[in-house]
Amino acid sequence: MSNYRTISLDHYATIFKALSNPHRLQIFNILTGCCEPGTLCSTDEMMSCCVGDLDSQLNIASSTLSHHLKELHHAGLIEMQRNGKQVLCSINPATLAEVAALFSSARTTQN
Amino acid sequence: MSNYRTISLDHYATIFKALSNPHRLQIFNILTGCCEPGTLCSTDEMMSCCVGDLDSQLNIASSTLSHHLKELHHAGLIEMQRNGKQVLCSINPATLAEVAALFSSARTTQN
DNA sequence: TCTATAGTTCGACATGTTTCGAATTGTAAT
DNA sequence: ATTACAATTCGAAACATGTCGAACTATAGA
Repeated sequence: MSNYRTISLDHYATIFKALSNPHRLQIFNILTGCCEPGTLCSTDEMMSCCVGDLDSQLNIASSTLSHHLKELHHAGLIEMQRNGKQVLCSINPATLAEVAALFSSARTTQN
Repeated sequence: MSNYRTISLDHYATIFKALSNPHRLQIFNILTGCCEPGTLCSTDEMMSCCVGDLDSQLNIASSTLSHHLKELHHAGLIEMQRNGKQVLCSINPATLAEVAALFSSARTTQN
């Protein structure tokens, strides 16, 4: 956690807040495993990440899912893109790398 | 985020929740910069991490600080140890490494 | 033992979050 | 146009969180 000041702590707090909810973390988790980061799954592939697919894995009302996706998007963790009737979701690799860098720099401080 | 299932998602959600509050993240930040991880600052060194030192940097009531420290501790992010009248705080390096591993494994999924 | 210092616990209040169902918007196909 | 499907927005209810001041506990020193 040494070069954290390039980005404000509040920014990181926003990211952690987005990941602090079990349902949102589950969405994030599904998304990291679903697509090549930075790409959107096309629907004709085995794994797709449209909102409906998430819905079927998450035992919550679709309005609740929509709310959580908005939070993840506002935190910069995911990207969303309409494709016909569906909206495809994917991880934003830049934010992922940002957080990874935060913690790996903290870890190098050890030893 | 590939080998996440060794520890439950809820466990990570708890950690992220602890870090999602700006004051708690600030405490965590101070602590990562203060002491060698896994050690407690002794009071005769330049940088100490007793509750009072945090208090003087954080513009919140000491009861609020106490509450936040408890949350960080329950999430496994910090350790606390009484030393006379003071309580010394330090980062728990194991949890830090756990989260670092989570994100660095997610990052290797890229490219 | 009395006093001062360091932290914590408690109760209360204001604010924020999660969740749902109903209504709405956007898109494609009939 | 009408219908069907996919997803979002809205309003309300239940619940959780952050904050404070006051009261309390713990330790050390006079």
